[in-house]
Order: sequence, then structure tokens, then C-alpha cells
Amino acid sequence: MADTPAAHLPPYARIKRHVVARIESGQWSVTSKVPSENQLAAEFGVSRMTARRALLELMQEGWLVRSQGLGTFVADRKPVLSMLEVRNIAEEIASRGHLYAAKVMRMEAVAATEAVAMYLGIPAGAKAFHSIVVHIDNGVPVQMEDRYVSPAAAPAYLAQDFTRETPNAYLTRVAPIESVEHVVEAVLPTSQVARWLQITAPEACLQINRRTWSRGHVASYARLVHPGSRYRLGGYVSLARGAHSRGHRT
Amino acid sequence: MADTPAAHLPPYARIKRHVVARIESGQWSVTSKVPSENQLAAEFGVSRMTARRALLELMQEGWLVRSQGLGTFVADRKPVLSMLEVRNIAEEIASRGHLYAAKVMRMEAVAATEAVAMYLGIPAGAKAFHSIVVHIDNGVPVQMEDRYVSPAAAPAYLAQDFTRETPNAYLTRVAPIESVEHVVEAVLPTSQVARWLQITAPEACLQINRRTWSRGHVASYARLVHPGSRYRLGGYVSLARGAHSRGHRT
DNA sequence: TGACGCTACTTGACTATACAAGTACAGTCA
DNA sequence: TGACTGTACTTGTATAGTCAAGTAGCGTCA
Repeated sequence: MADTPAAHLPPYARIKRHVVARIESGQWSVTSKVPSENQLAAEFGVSRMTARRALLELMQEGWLVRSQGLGTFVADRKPVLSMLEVRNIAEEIASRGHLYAAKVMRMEAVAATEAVAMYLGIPAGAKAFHSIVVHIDNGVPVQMEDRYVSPAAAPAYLAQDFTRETPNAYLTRVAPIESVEHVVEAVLPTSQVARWLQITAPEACLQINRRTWSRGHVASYARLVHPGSRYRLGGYVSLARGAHSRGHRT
Repeated sequence: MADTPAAHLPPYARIKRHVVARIESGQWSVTSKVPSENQLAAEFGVSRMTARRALLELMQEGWLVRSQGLGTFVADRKPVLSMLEVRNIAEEIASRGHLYAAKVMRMEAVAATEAVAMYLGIPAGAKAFHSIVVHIDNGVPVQMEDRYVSPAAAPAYLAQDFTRETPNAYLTRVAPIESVEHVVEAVLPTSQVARWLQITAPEACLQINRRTWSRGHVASYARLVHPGSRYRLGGYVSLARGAHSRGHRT
């Protein structure tokens, strides 16, 4: 798709089209760096805010991945799914939650941030248990979970470990995914996460925010970063924004 | 969820929290009007662009519905789905595509816009067949489809009708939904659409962009506005942004 | 070697302003 | 009555600048 003549597109849309054309033609391949806001602004003779808007929208649409201080990169995109695939994948996800082994890398009590508190249904600043869990599949780390658990709803087999802070990794089982809150695809792993997942290049990761329930209560709010598994979990089940009466995206 | 103390939230986030709190507490009910950008800016002592950002993000997150010239309204939201529900709904959608009757309200040959051309894989400005289809369920109009069909891929039973422009409504069958391109929920029906769907209040509609295939080619690109059916189609199957090598959101 | 600080560059947040474009409504006029 | 016009208000697009915050790379120094 080449740059076709104007057709009265506003500047920000023209920049979007330009970037999409470069990506689709393969000139800018996956994970390669995209010109910065200032570079695009200069190239198109617009202000930085206009170039910025184009890049932000393309990020939301899944074309790009952005990171403060690093830059903007071409995201890894997946094809549209048929209803049949949706059904099969939903089935698999619903059934295979216990298949992985997992290592808990870190565990500590923290004060819940605004977002975490909202998901857990506790006041902001209240104590929550934070653990970092790396999921292992056939010896390969495929998924990293940044898990927050409300103290009241902590399952028994984990609660004992929360009483002491343990820097050592140990194995635990993984709860099945019961529902998906929402999915954010525009994520670059932090250096820490990249190390855990053995990522070298700036590879676009998948970020899933999910909630699990225990005895009818919200038990945990987790963010998954999940670059290398067979199914890219969240991308397939990205469906619901919002929740019953609480919970949002910020 | 009341307005809890600051916690170093940037202004735009504080406005978002304020609006969400009003919605969740029921002070601002569904489809009721939200303060305008200027009103919020004055109330919070920020510039219009900052208030605007808050409203725009809340729109993307499904809290609000906006329309130029009209204003901003509280959107109708749905609960998070379990994997089980996803499976069931995907199954139903995949199987019930032929259940509806439909009326074609208008049919004419038009020049494809940038977006339509991209979806159909034809050059912008090339001729496409545009029809407006209203779907009937038990005598009630539940869905309106703004359908573009590439002339090369037009199915035989429709092609004959494309040769003549017909202002008269007539019944046709509805092709099953094979896949979903993406879903936009933040939509107010135009006055025309509202009339067809017999909507009186400014009710938030569901907009689905989908593509169907015919003999391996992209046959049509349709936008569905879908307020009243039992399952709110797109909201449940909103999953894939982007496509194989073409197609985007703008 | 390792810790530190500096610089250059990136995105994030925000201001204040301007004009364009779409909607609703009241008023005018044939 | 019906068509038209102007006004007020809304969101959409864009500018040009500021400062904050995060990252990488370099050199310095103990």
C-alpha cells in the first residue's frame, strides 16, 4: 500500500498512514525502531503534538510499542481470528491453567497503589501481598506474573509464605485463568522482566491484567507479560473492558 | 468509590477518577450527559486539553460516548466474561448467522473511501457497492449494517441487484459472521440510524467492523450498529485488532 | 573493576490559544 | 407551515512552547 494522494486527510492521519505503509511493506520490520516524535514532526512539518498523536493512536491500534526513554518500535501483530478459533482457544485456556510450573522470584508486602487497590477492592495504601512469578513451560520461561493478592483472600497454601519474605525462588502451582479483565499489548518488558524471560532484543510483550476469584471474593490482580508461549494468551481473549461495578484500565 | 486523597495522581488521572466515581456511584446514570471539556477544565483548574484527555481515555475505556456537536454521555457497560461464557457465545455467534431476516434499505454504487478501500483491498476511489441493511428479529429491528462490497467479490444472489439502484426495501438473508475485525463501542447512532433502529434517547450503540470472505477474497466490509439484541455481539467477541497484512482502525 | 555523574535523547504531562466542524434551537421570512 | 439564518455550544484538529521523567552510553574517579 503506497502513499496514495491526499484525499483531504488531516495531518495526523497522514502520518499514521505513512507509518502503517512502512510497516506493511516490510520496510520497518517487527521490533525495529520507528522515528521519534521530533523526527516525524520535522519530516512532516507539523508540531510534535501532532506527530505524537499519530504515534499514540497507532500504539492503541496495536501497530506500535512505546516506552519512555527508549523510543517507539514496531509491534508484533497477529491475524484476525475466526469464531472457530476463538472457541477452541477459549476452551484450551479454560482447561490448561494448571499445566505450567512456576517459580516465585520475589515476595513481599507492599502498599497497594491506586489501580491495584481498585482491582482488589481494598483502600489505596492498604497492605497487599506482591509476588513475582515466572511460569515455566518445558524448562523455558514463557510468562511472568506480577501478582497482587489481597491479604483477606490469600489462599491457604500461599498465606504461610507471605508471613516471611523470601528472596529465594521456589516452585508453586498456577491457578487457572478464570476471566480476563483486559489486555494491553503495547508493552515493552522492563530490563528486569526481560532478564527473567531471557529476552534480548526489544521484543513486544503481551500484558494481561486479570482477576481471579477465591470463595466469591476478588483474590488477586495480576499482570502477565507473556511473549513466547504457543498461544499468546491475552491477544486471543481480549474482550471485556470494565467490570461489574468496579475496576477500570488505568 | 469516593474521591480518595491525592496520592500524586497527575491532573488528567484525577479527572478520570472523578468521572468514574460519579458513574459508579450512580450520580451520573447511563446515557446521561457528562460535563463538557470546558466545564471540567474550569472545575479542575486545568486547560481544556487536559480535561479533554481524561474524557478521551474514558471513552476508549468504554466509560463514555462522545459525539461532535452533541457532547459526552455515560456509556452502557457490560460485565467481564468468564472463559466459559466466551466459549458459549463464540459458539452461538458462529452458528446463528442465518437466523435473522433483513431489509435492504438503500443500495448504490459509491467511490470507496480510504478505510473501505483498505479493508476491501481495492484502490481508494474505486467503485464499491454500498447497501444499508437492517436486521429484523421477531419483527423488531435489532441491527443495522452499513455494508460495502467489492464488485469483484459480490455474491451472485446480490450482484444482480447491484446492477440497478433500488430505493425499495426488500428482504434478504444474512450471511454468517465469519470473523470480527474489531469493535468500537463508543458510538452514538446518527439520526438516520436512530430512525431505522427506532431509538429515541441518545443510546450508546455498539459498532462492529467486520469482514466477510467469499471464495477466499474479502467480499465486504461492514459496520454494524447493534443496540437491542439479546447478545451484544461485538462486546463479547472484541478480540483482534489488526489483520494479516492489511486493515486498520481509522 | 565498580560506582557515580554527566549528557543526549526519548516519551510523558501540561499550558494557552486558535480555528474548524457538527448539533440544537430560536428567530425570521416568504 | 416550511425553509432558511444566525447564535451558542459542543467536540475535532493543530500550534509552539515548557518542564518532568526514564534510558543508554560515556567518561571519571576511587
